[in-house]
Amino acid sequence: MKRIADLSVFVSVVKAGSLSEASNDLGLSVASISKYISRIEQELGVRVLVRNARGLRLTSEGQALYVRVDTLLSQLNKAIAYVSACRDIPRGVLKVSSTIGLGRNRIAPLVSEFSKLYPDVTVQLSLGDRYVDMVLDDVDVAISIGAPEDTSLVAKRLMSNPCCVCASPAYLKGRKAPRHPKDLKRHDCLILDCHGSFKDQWRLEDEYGGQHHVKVSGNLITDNSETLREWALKGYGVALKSRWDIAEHLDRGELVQLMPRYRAPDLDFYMVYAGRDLLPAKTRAFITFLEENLERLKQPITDPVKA
Amino acid sequence: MKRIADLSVFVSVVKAGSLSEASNDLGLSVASISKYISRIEQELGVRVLVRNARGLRLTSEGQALYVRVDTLLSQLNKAIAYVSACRDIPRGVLKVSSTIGLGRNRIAPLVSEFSKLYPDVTVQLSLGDRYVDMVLDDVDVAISIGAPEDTSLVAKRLMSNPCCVCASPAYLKGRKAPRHPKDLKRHDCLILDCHGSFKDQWRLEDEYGGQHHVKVSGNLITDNSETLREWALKGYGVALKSRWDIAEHLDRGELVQLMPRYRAPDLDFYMVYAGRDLLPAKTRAFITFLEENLERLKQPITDPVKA
DNA sequence: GCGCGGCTTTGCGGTGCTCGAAAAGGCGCG
DNA sequence: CGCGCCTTTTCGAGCACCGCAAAGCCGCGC
Repeated sequence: MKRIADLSVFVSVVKAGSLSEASNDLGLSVASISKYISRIEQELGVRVLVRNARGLRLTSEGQALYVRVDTLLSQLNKAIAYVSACRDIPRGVLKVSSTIGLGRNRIAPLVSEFSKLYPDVTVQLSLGDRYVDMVLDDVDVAISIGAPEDTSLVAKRLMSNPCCVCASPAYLKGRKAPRHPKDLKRHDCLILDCHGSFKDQWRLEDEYGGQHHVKVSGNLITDNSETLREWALKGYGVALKSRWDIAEHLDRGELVQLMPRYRAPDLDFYMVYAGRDLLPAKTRAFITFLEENLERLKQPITDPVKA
Repeated sequence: MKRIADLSVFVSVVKAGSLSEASNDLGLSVASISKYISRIEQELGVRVLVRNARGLRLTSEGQALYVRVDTLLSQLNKAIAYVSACRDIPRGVLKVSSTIGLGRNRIAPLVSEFSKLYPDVTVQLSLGDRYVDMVLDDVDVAISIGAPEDTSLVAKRLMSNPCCVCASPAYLKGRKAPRHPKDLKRHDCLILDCHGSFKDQWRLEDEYGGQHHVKVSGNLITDNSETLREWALKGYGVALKSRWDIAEHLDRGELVQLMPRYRAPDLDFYMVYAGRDLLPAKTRAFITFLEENLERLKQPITDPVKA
C-alpha cells in the first residue's frame, strides 16, 4: 500500500455510496475511482467492495478496513495540516542563539517583546560565544559575529561592529603603550577562542590602507567575550574588542583605546538562518521583527547588571 | 500529500539518522530518498529535515510531524496487514444464507462443525426461501435452488434435486387423482412465491421427452417451502416439491406422488458466491468444507423437529 | 595544502503508472 | 426492447518515479 490516496478514495466511496457520487466529491473520473478500488483489492488480495450495476456493498473485510482507516486517515491529515500550517501561522518553538554580549543586552529584551506579539511561539534563547552549527545544533536563527562559511545558510548583516585594541590603565601603568602593531608582540594579549580556533592573528590597517598582521601571544584564552572584557578591565592584558562591547568602559576611562590610527577589521553582527525557502512562519516573523527593530539594537550597550 | 511512502520514508530516515543509512534499510537509492524528503517539504511548505554533509537534524516542525505520523503509520500498516491477512487466514464474520429446508437439516449442522474447525470465524447463517441478492444483501455464500442469472457470481451445483407432483391422501380422498398434466387445471395447486415471481407454470416431461406446460392455479401462495409442505400434508392441495424435501413423507405414505411418469425439471441446489478471485480465506474454507462434505448433504432429509 | 571519502543534491533517460475519454457490458424500468 | 444508470475495460498521452552518474560540500589525514 503505497498511496494514501487509494485509501482516501476508498473511504470517500464508502461515504458517498457509489463510485459516481464519489466522482463528484473527489473531482476524479469514475474510471479512475474504479481503478483505485481495484488496486486496493489487488494489493490486499481481498475484495472490499462488492459492486455491480445495482449498488455497492462493503464486505466484512471492507468494513474492517473502513472503520480502522477512516479515523487514521483523518488524524493523518490533521497532522499534516498542522505541520503544513506552520508555513503560515507562527507557532511552535523558535530557537535563537546569540553571542553573549548582544544577547543579554539587546536580543533578550526584543525576544520577550516578540514573544508577546506571538503568543503561540515559544522562544528558546541560548547565549554563547562558541561556534554554533546550524545543522547539528538546534537553532532556527543565530546572531553571530561574522558570517559563517556554510553556503547553505543565509547571513544578513545586522549592524557594523568596529573593533579596537584596548587595555586598562592599570595594565598600561609602568608599560610602554604600543604605538605600532609590531609592538603588540611584546605585550600580554588576551586571546579569544572563537569557533574552536584561537584568534591570535590580529590584522590592523593603518591610515593609508596598509595591512599589518601580527601573531600575538598571551597566557589567557577564553571563548567567552565577556570574560575577555573582564580580564581587560582587570589589567590582565591587551584585548581586541568590538567598540560596541566596551563603549561604556571607554567613556568612563576604564579602558583606553590603543593605536587609534590602526583599525582592526570590523566583526559585524550577522543574523544567520537556514535558507530562504521553506522557512516556517515563526522564523520569518522573528527575522522581520529583528529587521524592523534594528535601530534599537544599535544603541550603545549598557550593562544591565550595573544599570 | 498523496503517498504513504513519502511519510514512511521520512520516518525511516529519521530513525536511521541519515539518508544513506535509510537507503540500506529501505532498498532505495539515496537519490530517491533525497527526492522523497524534498517532495515532502515542497508539499508541506516547511523544512522538516535540515541536512548537509555533516548530518541531519529534525526541525521542530519535522519533530512534530515525526511524532504524530510515526504511530499513525504503524497503526495504518497494522490495519492494512489485518485486512490483507484475511486473504490467507480464515477469520471474521462469514455470512451464509440457505433455503430453509436444506438449511435447517443439513447446512446448520455442517456450519456448527465448520465453526469448530475455524474458531476465528463467526458464521452467521440466515435461512429463507426468498431471493437473496448477493450484492445488496450481506451474504458471502448462498445455498439456493437454481443458479442465479447474475454473471458476476459463481454457482456450483451441490446436488441434484429432482421434483415431483404430490398430494396427501386426505386431499385425494373423494377427488380423482390427476393422470395427465392438464388434469392439474382442475385441482387446487399450492404455489411457491419464488424470488418474487409466482411459480405457477409447471413443466412436466413425459416418458418420451414430450414437454407439458401447465399454468396451475390455487388460493394458497407462500414463499416458504416448508409451509408449502405443511399445506400439502394437511391436504390443502397439490404441490410441486423436491423429492429430497418430502422423502420421509413419501416413505410414510403421508404424501403420495402423482403422475410418476411425468417428471418435473430438477431444481438443483447451488452454492453461490461472488467471484473466484479475491475471496477471503474464510469463504474459501467454507466452500471447500462444503464440497468435502457433499455426501452428507445428500442423505435424505429427516426433520430434526421430529427426530 | 590537497586529495580522499562520506554525505547530499542534481541532471538524465527509461520504465511504468495514472489520468480522462470513450466504448462496452449489466441491470432495472417503462 | 430501448433507455438510463451504473460499473468496468481499453487506449493513448503525459507525468512521476526510479537508479545511475556527476557534482557540490565538508571534514579528515597525509
